[in-house]
Amino acid sequence: MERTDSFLDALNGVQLRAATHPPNSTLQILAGPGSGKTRVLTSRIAHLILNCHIPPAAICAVTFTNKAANEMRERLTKLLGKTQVAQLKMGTFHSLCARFLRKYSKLVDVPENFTVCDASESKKIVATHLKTFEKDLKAHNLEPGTVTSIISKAKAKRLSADGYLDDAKSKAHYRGPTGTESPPTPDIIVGEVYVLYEATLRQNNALDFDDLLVFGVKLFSGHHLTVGWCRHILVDEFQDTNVTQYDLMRAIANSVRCITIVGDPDQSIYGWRAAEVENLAKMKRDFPETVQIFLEENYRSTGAILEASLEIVSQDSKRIAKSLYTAHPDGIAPVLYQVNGEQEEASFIAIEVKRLVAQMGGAFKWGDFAILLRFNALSRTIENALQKEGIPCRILGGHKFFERLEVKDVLAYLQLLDNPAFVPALLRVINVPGRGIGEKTLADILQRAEKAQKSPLALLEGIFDMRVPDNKPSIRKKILSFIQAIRKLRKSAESGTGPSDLINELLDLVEYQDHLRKTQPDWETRWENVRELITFAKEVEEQSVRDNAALALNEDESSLNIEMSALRQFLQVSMLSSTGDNESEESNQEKVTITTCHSAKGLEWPVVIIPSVDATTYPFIRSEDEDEERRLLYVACTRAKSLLYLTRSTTRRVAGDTKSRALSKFIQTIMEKRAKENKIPLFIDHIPHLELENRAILCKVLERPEPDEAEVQRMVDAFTRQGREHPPGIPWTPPGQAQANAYSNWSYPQSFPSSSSTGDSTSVSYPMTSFGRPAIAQFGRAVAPSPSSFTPTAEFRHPGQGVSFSRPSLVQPLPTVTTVPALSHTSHLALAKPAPIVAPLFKSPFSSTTLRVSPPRPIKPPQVPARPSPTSSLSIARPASGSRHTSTQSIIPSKPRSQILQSGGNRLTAAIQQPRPNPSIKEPPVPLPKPSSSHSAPPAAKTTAEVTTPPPQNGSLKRRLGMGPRTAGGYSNKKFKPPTK
DNA sequence: TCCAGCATCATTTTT
DNA sequence: TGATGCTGGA
Ligand SMILES: Nc1ncnc2c1ncn2[C@@H]1O[C@H](COP(=O)(O)OP(=O)(O)OP(=O)(O)O)[C@@H](O)[C@H]1O
Repeated sequence: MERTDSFLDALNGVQLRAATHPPNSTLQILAGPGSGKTRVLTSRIAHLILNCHIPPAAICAVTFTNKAANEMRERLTKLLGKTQVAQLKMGTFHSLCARFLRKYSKLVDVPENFTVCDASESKKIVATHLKTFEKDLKAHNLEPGTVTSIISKAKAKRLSADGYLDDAKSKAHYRGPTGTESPPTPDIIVGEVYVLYEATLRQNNALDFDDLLVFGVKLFSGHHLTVGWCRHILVDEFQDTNVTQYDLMRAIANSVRCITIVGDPDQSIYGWRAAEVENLAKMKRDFPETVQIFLEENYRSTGAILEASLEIVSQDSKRIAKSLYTAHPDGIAPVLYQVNGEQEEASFIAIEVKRLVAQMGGAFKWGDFAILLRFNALSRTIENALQKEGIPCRILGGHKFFERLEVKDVLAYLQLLDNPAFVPALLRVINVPGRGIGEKTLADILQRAEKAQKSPLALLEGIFDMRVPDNKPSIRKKILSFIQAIRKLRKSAESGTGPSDLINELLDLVEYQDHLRKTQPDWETRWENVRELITFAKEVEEQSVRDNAALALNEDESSLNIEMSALRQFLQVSMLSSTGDNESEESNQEKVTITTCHSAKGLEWPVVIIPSVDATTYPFIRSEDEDEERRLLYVACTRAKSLLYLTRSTTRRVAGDTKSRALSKFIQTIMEKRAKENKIPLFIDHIPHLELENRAILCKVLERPEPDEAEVQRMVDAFTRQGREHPPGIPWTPPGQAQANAYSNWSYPQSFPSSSSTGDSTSVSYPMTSFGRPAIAQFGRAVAPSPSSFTPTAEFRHPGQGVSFSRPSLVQPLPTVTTVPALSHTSHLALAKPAPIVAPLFKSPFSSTTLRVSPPRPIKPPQVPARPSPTSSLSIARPASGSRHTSTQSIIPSKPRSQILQSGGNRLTAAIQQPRPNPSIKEPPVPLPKPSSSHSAPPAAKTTAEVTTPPPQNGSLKRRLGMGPRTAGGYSNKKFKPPTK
């Protein structure tokens, strides 16, 4: 390291060491979620360039998604400036390969105008070939989707079609007697289809997603000159790379052997796609000089969120224990909110989001919330609920927009211009708009083309030119307009017309709008999608002009600034990008994000909500790898900075009647474990109160200014006026206990009191706050409990299991009334003992030969000074998981009650452990802030309008997301037909 | 060739 | 519940 720059100042000791590790080496940075891996990677790139004077063009940075690449590019631009950043070889493995393959296509025998074949086209090709094996198929139940994914996995492992087939055959031989005519094994069929599929792709001059990598390896390992530029390669999310990607990395780093990877085995969630965590070990074997650095301080989440997350992932028996801790306060306990009914679950989410925004008095915006789903289809009810509450949302990830029928139609025309051999495109558009060409005619054409060894399009052009005889029922008349259109467009494209203008021309030529109007009931929306595609095309054109401008100054041999037609560039980007890749638009910051757990990887939000945490979803019922599912939930939970909610419905509706559904075992297990150990539950079962002190903590963790009290009041008033009530929550109870009676026997003092003793779990007869929840003290978790405050004495018999438990006798006697303001370090400083700083365990989690870097400095001053009190006095360092003696603190707030009540506005008292609620507390002693008289008679309409007005989702959003009124996941609704064709 | 209507099935994750 | 696939008639 030659000098320290400001961007290095933002790193802690270990991070700094990782970022400035000597460039001529191989380095693994292994660390848990939120430990700053991405930040380190970014800083390291800047360091390599600014301090080690490695030219940016000599650096290859690989990210997992385009979105991640864009974000990194943005951050680096601030440090390095546009010109430097533009020279970096940065992107996903796929996009990098695609760019290099364009440049060096000839070296690997690929025509430079190859088309990237998307997944659905791949599947169609596979399906066609599968049909050949129909007879055998019945026995084996092989579906196109399955076969496609097998082929994809084979490619990810660099197993060629011939190799696969040979393997399958030799295995079959092994099993069956030789020479007999035994039916082919499923493996052999897959192998045969694989061979045919490959042949088809080559014939069509197409590469599928996996081919980009396979051919990339071929290119880089066979032609060293193509990677001569590389002086350092950095790979993010390394735990989710597959064999082919590993080989790519090695090939690119071939001569220099300078590699930096970052990853976290606990976050490997793409095993289903043939990702290999093993690559970590493999790299150590291949590069024995590899140094490992571990980051163990989490900067993202509160202690409570981190603890619950670690508890989840620790259930994996094969996992190597690791240390991860945070200096943040414990904060508010994660919430497990269970309701009866999926609609109710969705509406709970919507209402709670609204409540939080109101109670935080503007410190939270819609953009601070993320709803993370196991699969896209779950978004439906939630979107509806959000819409009903007037909450704007956006759906992130996926390829939905480009899967729309109308978008695919247009793209197919363009693909055909660029690559006339690409049959899938021809098949899609030859009868769009309807030209009376059906299956029969088409089959005929294909067959003739096959015989003539020509592409079908070439054949059609031959017929058009009357160089080739027409068919019996003339096709020439039918294809007349089609060929004319294609030729016209081709001419335009050749003369340099950009994609957006080409699309416009195309729309005119084939009267596409008319076609939509005639064939689609929702043609208007679809037409808007087409317009949106034009906008997208324009953006791509402009972007590439900018890129070229930035690169023009520094022309070098290795530049990826290759001459690629704008059309080709546009098509490539369309195939490789997904929604929200480069959306830094302001408007999207103001929307609740809905996305899958998978696409949430690497991202973070102040508030994360994970719906459907039930037994059929986590682990997903059809998944093969339970541990991976658990990790997925872990990844999802660790996206949260300050608040985490898990929700689920106790029932689901299946074909009319309702069936009950259990809680996810990942959660059930740890809840039971905690109950047995008599520790504070990791999840609370009611909504947290956000009075003054909790707000302060949230703001501190998020490094935001605290909201103005008057504003809080105003927003809460407005919310209250809407009268939105949360659907009643069903408390979690240990097994063997009747739900409703749970708390008459089971006494977690901090638990939500039983709803009633009647046994009817749905009738909540508790004093309700305006928020529809009983007023309950939020138990503090912030103060590191000093072991001495924990006095395990009282024996407690668990009625369901007849097991004895020792229960901490915290607040005697039970039933208890507790008055504890939630988790404020600041308020407790006077009372709480200085928290013991527990050094993290420094067992090497990964390998004994590992270089271990000294324990992290636990404290870093916040970048935005939030409060005068230094973080140090607030921080707790503690070992990551378990082992913490928990006890509800018996600390009584130091402030007089009235003061607290005034300041927070919420009632802080009353957690009652009685079979029946005490009538005397039916009315909360201190009501929630009501529309106070001082504010009374405001232009109510206005205020309410501000919060309630459901800004009707505008078309643009829907379009971008590829949704109509209905949504992602599956195009429901008669109006929205799937883009099938 | 196209479309309406009926039967069936079953809810994954993505570059 | 809602989407997808198949069939038979125009
Ligand atoms: N030294 C630091 N000081 C303050 N904040 C930090 C520091 N390092 C990282 N952070 C913050 O912590 C958060 C997580 O960082 P980052 O996304 O880089 O972590 P990560 O290890 O990549 O996480 P994940 O594995 O979950 O993707 C970010 O908000 C980042 O700004």
